[in-house]
Amino acid sequence: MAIADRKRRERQARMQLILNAGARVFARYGYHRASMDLIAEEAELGKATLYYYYKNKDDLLLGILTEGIKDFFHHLELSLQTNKDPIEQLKLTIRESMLFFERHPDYFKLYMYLNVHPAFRKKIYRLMHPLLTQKIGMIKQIFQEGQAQGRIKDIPTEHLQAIFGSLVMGMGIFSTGKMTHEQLEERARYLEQVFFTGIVKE
Amino acid sequence: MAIADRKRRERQARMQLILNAGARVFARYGYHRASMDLIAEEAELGKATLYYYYKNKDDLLLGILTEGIKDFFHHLELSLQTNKDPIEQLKLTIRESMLFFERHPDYFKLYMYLNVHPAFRKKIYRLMHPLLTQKIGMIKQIFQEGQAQGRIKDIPTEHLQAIFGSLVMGMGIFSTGKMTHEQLEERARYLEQVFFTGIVKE
Amino acid sequence: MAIADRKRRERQARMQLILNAGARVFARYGYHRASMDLIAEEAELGKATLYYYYKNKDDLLLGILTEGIKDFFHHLELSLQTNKDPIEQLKLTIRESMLFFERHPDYFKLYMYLNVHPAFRKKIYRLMHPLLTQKIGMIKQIFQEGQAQGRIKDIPTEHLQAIFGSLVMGMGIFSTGKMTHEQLEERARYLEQVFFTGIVKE
Amino acid sequence: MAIADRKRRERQARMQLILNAGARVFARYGYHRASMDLIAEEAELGKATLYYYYKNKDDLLLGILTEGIKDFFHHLELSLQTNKDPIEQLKLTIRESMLFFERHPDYFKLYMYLNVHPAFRKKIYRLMHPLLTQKIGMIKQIFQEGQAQGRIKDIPTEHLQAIFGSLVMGMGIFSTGKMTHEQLEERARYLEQVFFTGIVKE
DNA sequence: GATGAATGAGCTTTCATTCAT
DNA sequence: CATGAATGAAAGCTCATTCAT
Repeated sequence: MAIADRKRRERQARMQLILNAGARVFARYGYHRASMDLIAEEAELGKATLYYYYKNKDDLLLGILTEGIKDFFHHLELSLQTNKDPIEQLKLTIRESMLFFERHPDYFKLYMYLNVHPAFRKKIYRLMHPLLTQKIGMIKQIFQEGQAQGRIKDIPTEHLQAIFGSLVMGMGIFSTGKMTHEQLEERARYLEQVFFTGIVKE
Repeated sequence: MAIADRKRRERQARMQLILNAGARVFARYGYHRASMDLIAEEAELGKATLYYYYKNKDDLLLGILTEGIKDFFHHLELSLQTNKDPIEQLKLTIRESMLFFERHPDYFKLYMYLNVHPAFRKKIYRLMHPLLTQKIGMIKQIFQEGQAQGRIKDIPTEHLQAIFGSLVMGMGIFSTGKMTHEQLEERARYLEQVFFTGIVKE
Repeated sequence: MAIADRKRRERQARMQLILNAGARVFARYGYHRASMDLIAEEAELGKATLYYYYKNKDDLLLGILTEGIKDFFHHLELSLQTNKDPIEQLKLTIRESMLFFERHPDYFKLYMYLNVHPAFRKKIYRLMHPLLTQKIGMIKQIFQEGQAQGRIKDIPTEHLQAIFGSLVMGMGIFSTGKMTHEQLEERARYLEQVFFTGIVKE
Repeated sequence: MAIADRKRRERQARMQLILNAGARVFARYGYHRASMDLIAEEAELGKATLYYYYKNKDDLLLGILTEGIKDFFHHLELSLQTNKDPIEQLKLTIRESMLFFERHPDYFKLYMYLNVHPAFRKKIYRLMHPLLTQKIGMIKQIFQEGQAQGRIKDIPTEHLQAIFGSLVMGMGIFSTGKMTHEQLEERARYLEQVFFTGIVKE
């Protein structure tokens, strides 16, 4: 079955090629101005070829988004395995989030763009929430573990999560890709400091 | 000059009417699916009339956004005059932000939609940054005052502001308009607690 | 309200103009090869203008078909008022049908084309059957009247109608628009003869 | 030459397989929505394989139509050999036609679809008329024989044929495949009665 | 022989914008 | 002032056909 294998690999490679081209074009022009023509040109493929691999424009975009989310959680999970202390794990989560925004400033934009777009909200939630909720549960457990150890204040976890999420996602809004890695690291440190001990002296 | 005055007032009223109709339609359909036809219909005006008051679709949209920002800062300034303590003023800012999201869940969506949209970013910054920087400077002063009083940690203000901004804007991402006013208040209290004293015990 | 009246008349005229252009193009190229571009060109209008008056291609086609049916029954009803004898009325129906095929060889083609096209069948039936059944009932009454007078054989009316309909519609299949009016008249006479007294001697 | 024979038989079988799949898909979706992809899938063959056996889509369709016509005349000829009386032969023709519509409701649809389709008309006539005229001549002879025997009225045969054809084809228009065999038989009997002796009493 | 992959050409539809009245 | 009517330009998508393997 060597042939079938090669075929499958080639198919995967093509899809990845299209995904990357798509990501670039979507990021550059935004969803609506990113025409399939432009993506095809960027991928150096015929337009119809895109449709051979992806059912339609939305499908392609969802492929890109899913890919990004998977990438993020993949890195995060690897990272979380290096340290089991809940406080440290939250720091790692912040760090990984910001690194992700650095690596893929575009993915966040697209996610927001669509999350905000009424017509897509439903579709996105349907397709990505299964993925998200599973992973988010992971973070919930970290908070619970921290509270169980008596090291994190007894704030209801749904609020904790929403606040943590806002903070992390909120950073994405301002991530223009114009910061150096050092500036990012510095901001991440301050962010940790604020989140863990607040801004008020004493 | 009574006639000219009335004319101006009527013109203002018409523009406001269009602005409101536009806001509703943009929020309901997103920028691209919100056609000028739909907005005209919602405003109960002829389509060409929109063009009489606004140069083009983008111009109308920017009108809506500017209007929202103004509304926000108007409320915020009123609020900040009631208490001169910097910590309290930050709390008021958080409170007002969340109230704004409650009042206008749509404005935030639109802002994100466009902030994320490469083609608009420049235009938005050009038109709204004068407005924004002035007002944001106000918040910077609050942080500086707090640090001068020795009550806020000596975190560089640009980071403080970015973190504060992220937190506040981040809440907007999750403001679906589905929360009750009480839930919102509760979340705001926890948010203050976290921002001022952190999540870590002791 | 003279202005509103004129507007309405102009609108009607435009729609008629498009309808006629559409009918010509549909007839010349068939439904699928008749592109909206071609129709627009034939109507000497911008393509988007067609969409200003008709929701979509199907809508335009249905307009054409409905128009044809109405035209047919309009002539038929006028004709039937000239003679109340059932046998004569059937003859008039045959005559009018064939004249209709002569006047509009295209309408029949289109009707068949779509009637035969699975995707349209439902839509056509939904939109045109109300119109058709009402009119067909008229013909049923003629048969019943003829039977009541003891001049038409007691064949169940549903079969009578189906046979009569087949015969009439069947003529449409062969109406290529290549016959002269005289040939048509001649064929109509023979058709009546066959339908009323059969082909068998004695 | 056994090998060549087997090859030819296998080729025939493959072509038949494709023809059947095509007929099903064409009938289900109509000509234009019946894509080669769908037909290939229905035939459980690769799409390119279809092109190995048929030059193009039209060629395949003509294959299907020709096949149907052949099938019809094959049955008809067998039937006509059982009785040499012209009147009876006409009855047999009606009977066989209706049975054909019952067996292959799809073939008629396709035939009409294309007969009506200007682009195909020429091609169809060129390819199928040789077949048709030969067979239609057969029916002409029956009428002439009937007239020679003094049993059929002296209506010019071209009109007789057109009327007979209209009647028979017209039944096809209404053959939705929803009638039971019994209802069909009943209608056939009434049809004969009308065609031979008319609907008028006395 | 058989086929998956690729694509050019073409289609319907949408919509911001203009303009004559 | 107000607007209905008109449209150019562009987008998403489909599909018959070809070709390298």
